Order: sequence, then C-alpha cells, then structure tokens
Amino acid sequence: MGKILSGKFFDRPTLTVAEDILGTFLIRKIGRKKIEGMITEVEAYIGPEDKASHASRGKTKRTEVMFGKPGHWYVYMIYGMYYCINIVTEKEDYPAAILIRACDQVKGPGRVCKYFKINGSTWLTINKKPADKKTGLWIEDRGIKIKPARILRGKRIGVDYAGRWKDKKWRFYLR
DNA sequence: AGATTGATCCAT
DNA sequence: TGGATCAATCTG
Repeated sequence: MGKILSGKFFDRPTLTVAEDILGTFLIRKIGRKKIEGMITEVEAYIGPEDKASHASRGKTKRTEVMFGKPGHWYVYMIYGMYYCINIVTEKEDYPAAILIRACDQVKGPGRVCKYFKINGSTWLTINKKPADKKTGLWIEDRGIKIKPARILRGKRIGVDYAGRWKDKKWRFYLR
C-alpha cells in the first residue's frame, strides 16, 4: 500500500524527521488484523546533553537502543502503568529518538500504545527491534503531503525538570 | 489537585 | 539493596 520507512529515512537530523513523520501512518499487524493511524503529534529527544532525554545519563540497558541504529523501536514503561513508543533516529552512537504522542483521534503517548496493543505482554517483541513487517509494527508513507502551515511547534510535555532543555520547541503537531 | 503503579537507576 | 524518580492518565 504505502512505502515502508526504513533506517535511511530515520538517519537524518531528528527535527527534520520529526516534521516529515507527521502525516505518515503507524501500522500494527497482529495475526491477520491491522491497526492503523496517521501520526499527528511527536516529540524529539536529541543527543547526550538533552536533560529531558533518557539518554542524558548515558548508555544503560534500557537506553542503549537510543544509541543504536536508526529505525528501531524504543519502548518503555512509565509510572508503572503506561507504555510509550519512540523511533530511533540519527547515526549509531548518537542517542536520539522521536516519541509518538498522538495518532488521529488517539491523543497522548500512553493511549497510543494502548490503542496499538503495546502492553506488558507485547512490548518485548517490539522494543529494540527494527520498524518493519517482521516486527509487526512499522511506519508507512502513503503520500499524504502536510502543508508547512499545518504544522505547529511547541515545548515538550512533562519535562519541567530538564533545566534549559525544557524550553526547546521540539514538539510538532498538526493543527 | 491527588492517586495510581512498577521498572529503572544510582547512592548508600 | 533501598528509595527517589518518572517523556502519563484518570478521577474528582
């Protein structure tokens, strides 16, 4: 149907990828069923210095995937209840990723994962895996072109602890 | 505004 | 090994 976005797409400056990813589709395949949604809101987490990023405290078992190859999934649990999903960007050894905050009418990263059935029994099949059909979760470009005027930009949500990094306007969303 | 909830990480 | 922290969401 659409064009599956590969590592090459994600091996670019994260802010560029964040804008370009708006209007593409997140696809989840479970058995013969598909769950789909157009990506409408994302946040960028960029580099080892970004205090809002999990990678700012260095490479750990959890965050090593952010230091890995672009086009892989980083899934983590937050507040013991919710999962959030990110796609890794930029070159290996440079930690960066994009958090998918909303798809169509599904607003909020925790709800996105719930909608796409990423939970305690499935997240390990996705975390640190490439975004492709084999993993069962990928991103497709279906040719929808978003006019720059439709893209809004603002501060990231829930990172007030991040010092001077909290005010970076690294959140992109559709009007 | 407050409760929820448990993996993660770092300082003891 | 313990405890603070947390890229969120729900309920009131």
